[in-house]
This record gives sequence, structure tokens and C-alpha cells, in this order.
Amino acid sequence: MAEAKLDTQVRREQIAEAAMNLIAAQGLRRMSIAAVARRVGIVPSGIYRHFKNKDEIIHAVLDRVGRRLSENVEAACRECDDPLEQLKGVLMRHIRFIREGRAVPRMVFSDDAQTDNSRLKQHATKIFSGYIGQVAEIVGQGQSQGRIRSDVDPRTVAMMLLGIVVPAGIIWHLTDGGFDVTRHAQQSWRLFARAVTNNENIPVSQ
Amino acid sequence: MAEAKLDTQVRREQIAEAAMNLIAAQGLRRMSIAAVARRVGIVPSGIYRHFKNKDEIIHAVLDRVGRRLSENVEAACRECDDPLEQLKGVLMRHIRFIREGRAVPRMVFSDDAQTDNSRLKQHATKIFSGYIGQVAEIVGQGQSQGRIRSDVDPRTVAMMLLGIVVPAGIIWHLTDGGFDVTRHAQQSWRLFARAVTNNENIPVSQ
DNA sequence: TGTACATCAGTGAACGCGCGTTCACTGATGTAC
DNA sequence: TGTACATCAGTGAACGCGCGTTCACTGATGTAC
Repeated sequence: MAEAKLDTQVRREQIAEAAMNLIAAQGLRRMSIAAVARRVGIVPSGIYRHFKNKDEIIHAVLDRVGRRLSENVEAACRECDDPLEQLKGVLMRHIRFIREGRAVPRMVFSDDAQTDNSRLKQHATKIFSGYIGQVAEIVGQGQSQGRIRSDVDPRTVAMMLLGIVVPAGIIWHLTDGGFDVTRHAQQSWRLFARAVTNNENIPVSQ
Repeated sequence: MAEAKLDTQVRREQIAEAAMNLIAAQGLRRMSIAAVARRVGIVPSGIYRHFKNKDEIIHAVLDRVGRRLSENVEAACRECDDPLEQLKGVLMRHIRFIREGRAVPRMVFSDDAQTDNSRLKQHATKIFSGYIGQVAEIVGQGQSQGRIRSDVDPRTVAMMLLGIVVPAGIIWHLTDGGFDVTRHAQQSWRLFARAVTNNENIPVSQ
């Protein structure tokens, strides 16, 4: 093959990216060293020039997922000022990830991550609760602006928003895309907005 | 070992039960033929007297899970007449499953079930949407009784109820039980009830 | 500018492990006579 | 009631496969002189 030699920093990026895409498309189980190597254009053993073992690759993927989720929230916040609209932005962006097959839910649910390695579990927990924390912050702002009811825990609200996404993503995957996640998100959003806003305020978006 | 010989009907039950418990406790990945055999008190190859292959065992487990979820809904319906209270009953029972480590979420999310075998995916979808359908029926009754808003799709409401359970279950597993799912369910229920009830009606339970 | 050398990304053969599954067998159980 | 036989649950050795990982190697790249 005589593949071009590339710097290990570049390869690490490529490998993590390939691994993430494989997990999104086929699940953690199918993310084998061989499959990742093939995508990168390298021989399996070559992977070990850049990562100590498979777990390290998964950690790298988790970092990427965390970064992507974080960017999601930041983009939604930049888009507008109203916290409620920002929450809707986060929701719809996440839904778009699912629709584009770029969501990595199996990551967190996967057996491997859950039973074997407690370091992976810890890392996944960190990513997960980091995301919830960011969303909860928006909720908190909405509360101090009087836009969102103050008698609820921001983190509970954040998790409920995630609760719209997760089961929808599962069905979407199970039915190979044969489920209208966008419609579901819009319908759920109406309910969600009604639940969290002060009764006085009618939510801006339908 | 000279294990006592038992009828194949009995063994099938035992095997499916053992497999389900293994999946609930350790995930589908760890549910190996060897592990199931050990629990049943049989040699691995003995399993094949009662099931054609591993997939058939998973199908049997899916049937069990479906039956269990169904019983859950029926029990909640028997308990009281108010549809809203019934929904809360379904929610809290599901939460109890999680707390007792008897929930089998990884089943549905698992990589194997999702990528490889489309028959398993179909079966999982059937179980999943069957459950949602049952809950949606309660919602429909609530709507015709004027207890629940009529401007929402019953299935969307059902999925939202599930949306309270699923992410909570994930965190519960990731943190080895270090997350108060009951508290989360109660908090979420308040929001949920506020969203789905007619504004006129104040929900019965706090 | 040209040569000698160190660095290090990529190679391919080989390993050990766990797992699902097969197969010829054993021996207990229940039925036919 | 007692014996002969068919049935079939349980056994253990063996298999092939995929996978993660190791290791001695090759050869391109970039630096020192």
C-alpha cells in the first residue's frame, strides 16, 4: 500500500473521527480496530503507533462528542437572546444530528462502556452531565428573567428536554430512519414549553 | 455434574429468565451462552437442546420484556380510574424497575440488536411501540374524559412519559445507582402533568 | 549543496482469548409389551 | 409387575471466527555536519 506517512497528531484526529463515525453508523460493537484502520487507510497494527489501546480511542471519541454537544449549545445561545428560544435551538440541533446519522447515542448506552471499564463509565457520565449542566444554565437564566417557572430544578428541566431526544433517537435507529423525529420534536416542544413557562407568558414559538 | 433432567418447556423458561437477568445486570454483551448455562446449572452446549441459537434466546427475552411492560400498564390501570393517575402509576412502576436493577434498557439500545439482525430490530421496535401504544390509549381516555388536553397526539404524550424514564435510567446505570431516579421522576411528573392537563384542571397528585 | 544518521509512521505475520456452535456420546425417564 | 426399547436432556471435546494486541521489520522524512 505504501501509505503516506503523516504526523501522529493528524492521525490521532483522523482515527478519533473515523471511530466516532463508525459508532454513529454501526454502534460500538462494530467499531473494531480493523474497521477504523481501514477508514484511515492504514493497517490495523498501525493504529497502535497513535493510541495505546482501544479504550483510549473511545476516550478520544467521548471528548469529541462532548465538544460537539458543547458547540451545539453555544451555537444555540449565540443565535438569539431568549432562553426559551435557546432551549428550542438546542433541541432542534440535537434532532438534526439524529436525522443526519451523526448522533452517537449508542456510545453512552453501549454494554462495553457500561459494564467493563469504570473509567469509561466515568468519562461518559462527565460528558452527559456536562451537557445537562450547560442546558440547565440556560434554564437558570430563563428563570431569573421570569421567562421560565422558578419552582422547578433547572437540571430536571434540562433532563426533560433530553428526554424528548433520546427515545426518539432510539426509535429512529430501530426503524432505520422510518420515524419522523422532527415532527416528534416539534410536537413535544409545544408540550414542553407549556410545562416550563410561567402561565402568564405564552411561548413565542408555536 | 449429573444435573437433573428437566422438561424442555421448563428449561426454556429458565434460560430466558436467566438471559433477561444477565442483560439487566450486565448488558447484552455479557449475556454469553456460557454465562446463561452457568446460571441455569447446565453445560453451554446443553443450551442448544432448547434454543436453536443465541438470537432465539434474545427473541424470548424480548417477549418477556414486552409482557412485563404490558403487565405494568395493566396493573397501573387496575389501581385507579383517573387516566392521569394511571399514567403516574406507569411512570413510577417503571422507575421502580430501574431502581431494582430489573430494567432492560440496554436490550433495546444494544449494538447487536441495532446493527446486525434486522429481525431483532423489528422485534424490539414492536415491543417498544406496543408499550407506547398502551400508554397512548390511557392518554386517549384521558382526553375523551376532558382530563387531558385534546390538542396533542396521544403517542407524543406517551413518548414524553417514556422520555422521563429513559435518560434517568441511563444515568442511574452509568453512576451505579448514584442518581435519585425517584426524586427525578417526581419532579418531572409535576412538569409533565402541568403540560398535558387542561389549564382548568389542577392535577390531583402533587 | 550533499551526505550520514536518527526518528518514527507504517507493515504483516503471529499470538491468545472468548465466544457461538457442532457432534458423537451417555444415561436417565417413561412407554410398550 | 417386570423387561426391552425409544426418547431426549445433559456432557465434554473440538471447531472456526473475529478481535485486540505484540513485535521485529522497513523505509520515508527531516536534521546535523
